[in-house]
Amino acid sequence: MENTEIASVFDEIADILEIQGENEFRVRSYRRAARTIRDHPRRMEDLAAEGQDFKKLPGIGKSIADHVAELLETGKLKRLEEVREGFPEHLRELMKVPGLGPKKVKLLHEALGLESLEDLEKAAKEGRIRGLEGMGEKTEENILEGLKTVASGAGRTFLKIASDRVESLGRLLDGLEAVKRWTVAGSFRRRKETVGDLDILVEASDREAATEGLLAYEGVAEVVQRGVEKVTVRMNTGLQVDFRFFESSSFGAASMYFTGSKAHNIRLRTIARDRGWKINEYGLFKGERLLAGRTEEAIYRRLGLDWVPPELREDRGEVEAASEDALPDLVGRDAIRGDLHMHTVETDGRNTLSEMVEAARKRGYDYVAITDHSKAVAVARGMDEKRLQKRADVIRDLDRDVEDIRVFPGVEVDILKSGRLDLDEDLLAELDWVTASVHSHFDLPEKAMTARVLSAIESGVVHAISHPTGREIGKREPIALDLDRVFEAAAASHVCLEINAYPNRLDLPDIYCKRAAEAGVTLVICTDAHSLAGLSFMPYGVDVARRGWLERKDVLNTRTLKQVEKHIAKIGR
DNA sequence: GCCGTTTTCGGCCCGACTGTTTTCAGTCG
Repeated sequence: MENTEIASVFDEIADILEIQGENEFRVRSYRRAARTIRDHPRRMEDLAAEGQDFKKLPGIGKSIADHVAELLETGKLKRLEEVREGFPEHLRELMKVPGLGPKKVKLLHEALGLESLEDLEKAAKEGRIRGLEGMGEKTEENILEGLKTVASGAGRTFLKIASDRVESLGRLLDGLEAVKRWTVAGSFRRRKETVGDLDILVEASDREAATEGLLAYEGVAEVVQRGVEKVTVRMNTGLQVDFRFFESSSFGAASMYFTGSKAHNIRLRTIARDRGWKINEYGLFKGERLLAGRTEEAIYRRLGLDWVPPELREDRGEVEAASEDALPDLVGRDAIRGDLHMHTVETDGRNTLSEMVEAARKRGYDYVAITDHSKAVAVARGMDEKRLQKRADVIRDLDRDVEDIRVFPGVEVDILKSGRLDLDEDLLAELDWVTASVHSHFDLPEKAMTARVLSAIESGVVHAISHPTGREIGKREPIALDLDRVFEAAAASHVCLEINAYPNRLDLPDIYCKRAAEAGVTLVICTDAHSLAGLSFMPYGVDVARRGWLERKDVLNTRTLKQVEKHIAKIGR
């Protein structure tokens, strides 16, 4: 059983208990445990096999540890069946409607017998909700609006899409006279792979004028709320944007507070509370007295912590590290010296070899690898041996002609269902950079899939494994892999694992990066560009690496050409 | 339900906005 499945069981229990009005702290415990398990880089199943104690995990005590064990052993959980008893199957879904929380859902269920989103819509349209305590006409309208939001599937937005929006909003904000300073906080600043909304902090000389300016932005579809401190709008894309106003004396506190994550903030507040202080979005306070607030650094310092890079603020050990002066020196965007995975018109790329190389050279890269597809990827017109050989010669010729950049002849070779590579290994051995990928038979069971990938790693002709889990965010689940064995084998064979920077892949995902590096794996961040524009995805790959605690030394393509060639030379039969 | 370098019991993060009230509960982040 996968961690996500276990986590969703606890989330369901939390939802049901919450609607039933159970003790909120108990509810919170289930949610915390769900999060711990969902974010854990190793499977509970594997920890159990090693005899590890779940109770050592944060937020997991005797009761939930027993639940996890029961789920792993039987695939079921009595506790879940108990709480489900007599509870309408779809009632939880009502909580997805913005504005509806557990209390209102409970009331709607008890007073009107609602059990599903369909029931809710009908009741709202028929005006049956307005009579209930604390609910009026406006509530009904909001519910109908909220139902549209739910139906539109306006879930999370890819970081890349959000970045484009921020860029556009930034131009507006920069042009508003009433805006003195602005910054984006939230999961966007933490560089999460997807964001739920945008949190933009604004220091304004005139809030009213600034608000008027913001609301004139062409992308605004709806003003959700408008107050003195906060303005919330929904964009025509469905993305929600919160603008919050702050004075410069509390701007640091605000950026800290709204960057989160929630779990990180709770840790900080707990530290403050233990010292008899209070921390909120306006600052760190001792009674009424402001101890710090203007900058994040000052607040962390007063709490006895080093400043924590936003990407690490997930309560995954960064608070402890910050208190021991042990935070990693994260790899920077400007540390990248080359890109080792890209396509050209030879297969499914949109630009020619020379166009891609020239664009890479302009980016200041010292080296690139050209890695078009192998024949198994028929839709991409993948290359057979003959074409690849010719192609490699063309690339070598270009490499001789072009200055300031080394061009490695390479290939993205498919790992076939059997684990064999899609091209002759003698030919592959002649190439400078071979990255191997799973592009088919995504549903093999774990044992077979792991053997398949291990076979590629141990082939002696492969330098890297591309997009190791194969997941596509919100679309395709990761393949079933024993990642620990993959890490171990990759480390032993000096085979790199890729962090694919494609905005909907971002694979290897952040939670596994740290563990891979600890296992001795060298990672390589690549764009998998299929066009000139695709080369610009690199920063999103670096974001993943940073969220995965990686330092410069952990990433191959931060190294000099010489060092990379030395690493490449380690692969060979 | 979890947690503990004052605690095995009694806490558990904090504030803004909305819609309903007429002083506040619910929701959200």
